[in-house]
Amino acid sequence: MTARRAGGPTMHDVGRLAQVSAMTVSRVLKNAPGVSEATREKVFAAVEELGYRRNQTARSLRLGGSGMIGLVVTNLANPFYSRLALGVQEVATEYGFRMLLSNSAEQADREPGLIDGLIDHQVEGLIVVPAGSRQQHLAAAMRHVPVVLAARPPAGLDTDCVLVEDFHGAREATACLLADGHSRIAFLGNPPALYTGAERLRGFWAAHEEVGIEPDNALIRQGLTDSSTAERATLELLGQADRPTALFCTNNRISQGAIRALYKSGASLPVAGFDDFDLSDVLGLPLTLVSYDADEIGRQAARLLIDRLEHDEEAPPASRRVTVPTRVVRYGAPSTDTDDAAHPPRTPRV
Amino acid sequence: MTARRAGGPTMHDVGRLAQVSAMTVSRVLKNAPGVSEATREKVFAAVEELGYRRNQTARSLRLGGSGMIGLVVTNLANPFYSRLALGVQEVATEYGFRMLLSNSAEQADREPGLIDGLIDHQVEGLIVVPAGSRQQHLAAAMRHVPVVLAARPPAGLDTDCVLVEDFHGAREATACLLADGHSRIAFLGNPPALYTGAERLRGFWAAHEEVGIEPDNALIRQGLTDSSTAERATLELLGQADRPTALFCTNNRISQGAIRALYKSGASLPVAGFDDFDLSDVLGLPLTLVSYDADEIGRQAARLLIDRLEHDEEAPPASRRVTVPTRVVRYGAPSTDTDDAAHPPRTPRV
DNA sequence: CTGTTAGCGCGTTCAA
DNA sequence: TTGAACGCGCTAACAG
Repeated sequence: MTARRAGGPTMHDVGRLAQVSAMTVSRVLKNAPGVSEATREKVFAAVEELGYRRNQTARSLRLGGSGMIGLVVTNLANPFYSRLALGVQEVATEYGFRMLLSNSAEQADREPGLIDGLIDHQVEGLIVVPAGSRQQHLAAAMRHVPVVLAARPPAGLDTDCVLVEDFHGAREATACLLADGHSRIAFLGNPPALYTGAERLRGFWAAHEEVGIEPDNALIRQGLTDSSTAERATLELLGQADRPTALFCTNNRISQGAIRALYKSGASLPVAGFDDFDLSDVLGLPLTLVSYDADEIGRQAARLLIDRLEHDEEAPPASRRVTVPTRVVRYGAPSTDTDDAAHPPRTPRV
Repeated sequence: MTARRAGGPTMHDVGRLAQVSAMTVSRVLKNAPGVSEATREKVFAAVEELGYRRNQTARSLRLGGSGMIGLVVTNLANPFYSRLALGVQEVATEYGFRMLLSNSAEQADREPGLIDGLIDHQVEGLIVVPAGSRQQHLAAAMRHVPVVLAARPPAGLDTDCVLVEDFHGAREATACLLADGHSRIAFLGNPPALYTGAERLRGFWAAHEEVGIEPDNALIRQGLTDSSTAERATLELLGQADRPTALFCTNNRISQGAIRALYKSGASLPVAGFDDFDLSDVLGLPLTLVSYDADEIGRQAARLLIDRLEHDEEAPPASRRVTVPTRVVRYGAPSTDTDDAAHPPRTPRV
């Protein structure tokens, strides 16, 4: 078994066994017209017997198209990105493409190398969630293949992208907290250099302005990168003299860090945040989450990319920007009759 | 921009610009000895100017090795598998391989097609989490490339695999509940046709036998496939006349479904289960989880596979079985306030 | 130190 | 209805 590399049967082998030329084998396998039924069957029999599989590499070389698209995400362990990847794969499969996946592990400096590698492997296009704010290497990649950005917009680049309603979602969720009577809402954000960080802060701010409140800068923490930094920041805020009465978190990991901090400190503030996550509905915390379909971001990105691939040489459409809608969902909502969560937050039991 | 397909510069183009032959370009790019420094520089300059990238497809064809390995998982949206994928990629990258990823979406009947596709793309080896119990197609795949199984053992196949301590972990977690005085523990399991399902039930049972208790068949539910079927099954159990005093769940999805059922029904039974998950530490429920490093499964699988690839033609080692250790972690226990349980255990290399 | 020849496995083009 | 020749881009083997 494991007839090794450099060993697999070729079309010639199949042809010899079926007593036809390799050319005929090729025709049979691609369902080309003009092959007699008799030879078809002989060929299929030979294919079966040898366990022959067409060599897609040779095919790609000849046809000039690898049938692969590349996806680069920053962190596959985050459900957001694994859903996105599934969305990409769903559409890719539908159009006969395979997905070559790379994970930058949040390290922006690894991204160029990953992209070069994908290009070397002849991906026909790329979908990238850029890890950093520098996108020079993406411009370089665009010399070779079309590139679609996901979750973050192009910076100084002319290309398609798929975004979520960052501003709108953040504004809406924040507005919910404000409507509940909170005026001291802490903001726990990822680095402002990231588009989503900046945009979600903008939404947070706008919601305040709309009700004539100025956010307190002492309650704003940016540059959080994961659950544990968010946890620490939350604990600090809770220890402050003039502590917040609610929290807004810009992504799922930050929300989870904040929730862990609340749990450990025994406090129970309402939390709003971007991204829904597993078990959000059973925490028994008043939660206001900006929910959206992460798969859909991947699907849309794949569609934009494949659209460019199919319209190939001709009339490249102007760069497009697609937005995936968000929706606010509330769990353990304070508005219900149940209990104390309705109004002023309780004092933490320490 | 986007110099399209069939358009990229070739080594001849680079050579022409640098006034050397394509062969010399090839040598420079592969760092072969015996090229004058002067020509090196000319070549690099030309490469730069043209934005040339070596065509890995042509290379693969010539060299007989695609530099890719294929990974097939059942559900990338499950953190267990995305971690596994990251582990595979980590090791693959280390050895200069890229990862072609397919998701069978739990549909066993799609798996053969996915595998064929990967083989067509000349992956040099496969890591598969088999979706079903039939593995005939895997035997077929092994005619072409080495195959390593992950999370589930081979059935009627002679090949490497990486498993977790399914039996041991389930037994240990169950023993914790029994030691706490529970004698009516419900079992919420995935389909027994799956290895993990059967093995974890075996562990559950063994723990009971060790303390001289016979599990009550009325408390055993198998064939649960996701969070919502688990939720329903749990609600049923809670509604029974002689209800359980604790629950054992065979994976993260099932645990989550059970927890949701408990939450909705207002009950608060201790839950034990396989797989740790996000926020398990802040649920305020007595939780006993079998934790392990999912990345490590991927890493080990990749190592086994690459080991076979490197020892290639020679002396194929007998099929190996590697086991990743588990560890029981407990949350929400009234006693402790420790916190270090946030991360899965690091496992020693085997 | 550098170039030429040949062929990896396949499919397009043209001829039979 | 079938086959032969040629080349996709690259590199091992052999010149020079």
